[in-house]
Amino acid sequence: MTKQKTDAHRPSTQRKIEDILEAARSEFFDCGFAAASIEAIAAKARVSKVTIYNHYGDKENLFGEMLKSHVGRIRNKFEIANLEHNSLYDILTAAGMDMLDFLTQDKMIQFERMLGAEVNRDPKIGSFFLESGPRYLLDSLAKLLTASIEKGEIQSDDVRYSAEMFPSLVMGRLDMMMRYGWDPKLTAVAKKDRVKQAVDSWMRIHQVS
Amino acid sequence: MTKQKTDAHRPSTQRKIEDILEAARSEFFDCGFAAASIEAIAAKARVSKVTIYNHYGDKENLFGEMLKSHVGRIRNKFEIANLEHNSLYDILTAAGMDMLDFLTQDKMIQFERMLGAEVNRDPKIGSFFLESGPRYLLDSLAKLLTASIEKGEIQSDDVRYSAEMFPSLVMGRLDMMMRYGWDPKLTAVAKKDRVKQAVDSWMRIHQVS
DNA sequence: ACAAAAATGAACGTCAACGTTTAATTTGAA
DNA sequence: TTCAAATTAAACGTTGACGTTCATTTTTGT
Repeated sequence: MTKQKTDAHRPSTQRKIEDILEAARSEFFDCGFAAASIEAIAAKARVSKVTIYNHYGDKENLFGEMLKSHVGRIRNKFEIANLEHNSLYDILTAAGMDMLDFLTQDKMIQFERMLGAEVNRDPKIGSFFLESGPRYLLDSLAKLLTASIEKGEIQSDDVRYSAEMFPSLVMGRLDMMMRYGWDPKLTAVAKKDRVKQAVDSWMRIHQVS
Repeated sequence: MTKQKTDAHRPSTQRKIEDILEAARSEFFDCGFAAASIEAIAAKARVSKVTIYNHYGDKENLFGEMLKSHVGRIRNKFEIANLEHNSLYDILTAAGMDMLDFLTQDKMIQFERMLGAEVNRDPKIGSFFLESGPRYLLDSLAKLLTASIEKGEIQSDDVRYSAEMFPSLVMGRLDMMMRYGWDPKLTAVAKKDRVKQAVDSWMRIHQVS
């Protein structure tokens, strides 16, 4: 009755597993969970449907594994430097650019379009993403801000809110508008301007008075 | 071949039409377009499936009509007062409270969860919503700010960006976190605090120096 | 009360997708 | 080269949903 453990040592198997995940990503992002078809994924990965079922069991599990592998990459994107070697201003500017670049990618917009819808089906999916992505970033940022406050560089009544404010200023309603199809046509210059605006505003709000 | 125009003058017909739209809203919000079932909608509205097909033709059209009626209500929610009788600070505070209340409703969160996913299926859905909702609000706000700048009360290099910044400060990443299942447990006091924080910050950024 | 319009339930055909089975083929480590 | 493990194509049973048809019943204006 139970499934045999597959032997994943073969190179072709390894490659197929990656192909399947990438095909699943593309199909799920395009169609959402319900409308995505396993057969289409198999075709995209140039793999037999049975191979997918052997590796991933069923549609739900395939979706979960796809999500896990995708979110893993997000998490590694945001490492916030420390204050030893850089000014707060420079750290925020660099982090803001990374954030803007990353979150305005087509792939990322598509990802958020799809993910929201799946939260109804399985709420755990949502908190899993929150923990591995935005929360992780917010915690790092809050730590950094606390250090900076102790050094007397800035002031804040509410570190948590101050940390949340930073991404808010950088992204604004941009991600929402893009999720609904708006194309902001962001050039490199426009991005730099936006981040500078955000950092300047944030610093102005938190300057020591 | 063509469908007979139905006689919508009957009271029961009128009521059924509303029931169907409400049931459709609930079902589409819960499941998304693909996974929603006409039969379930019929059951929820306590109406025969045939009645739905008589009034709305097919699933796509039903979805469109449901959307139209829902977005209509959103648009009416946001009216921004003028500067004649109120201070900018008070107008922003009132508008901020309205915004926060409206956008953190369960129904609204659910709406955004679902709508994003459907933009892939039909991009027009997205811009239709943008025009009737957020754009409308941003335009009103920009007009208000322009008037206030001319009176010398505030300063801004970029009115558009300043207008966008206000909802960003009020909502922050709140809507995103809620979309992924986080419950902020917002009390009335917490809401007022948040709005005050946002308005104060916004005014500080735009104060005449 | 009557007749036309509307709504109903039940059954139907069609289709697409899930997930399984099987027999034949390919792959790759020893 | 050999042989077990992995992969494949093809067919299958099943389920659920769209959208239709039709005979019957309910609603409602006059």
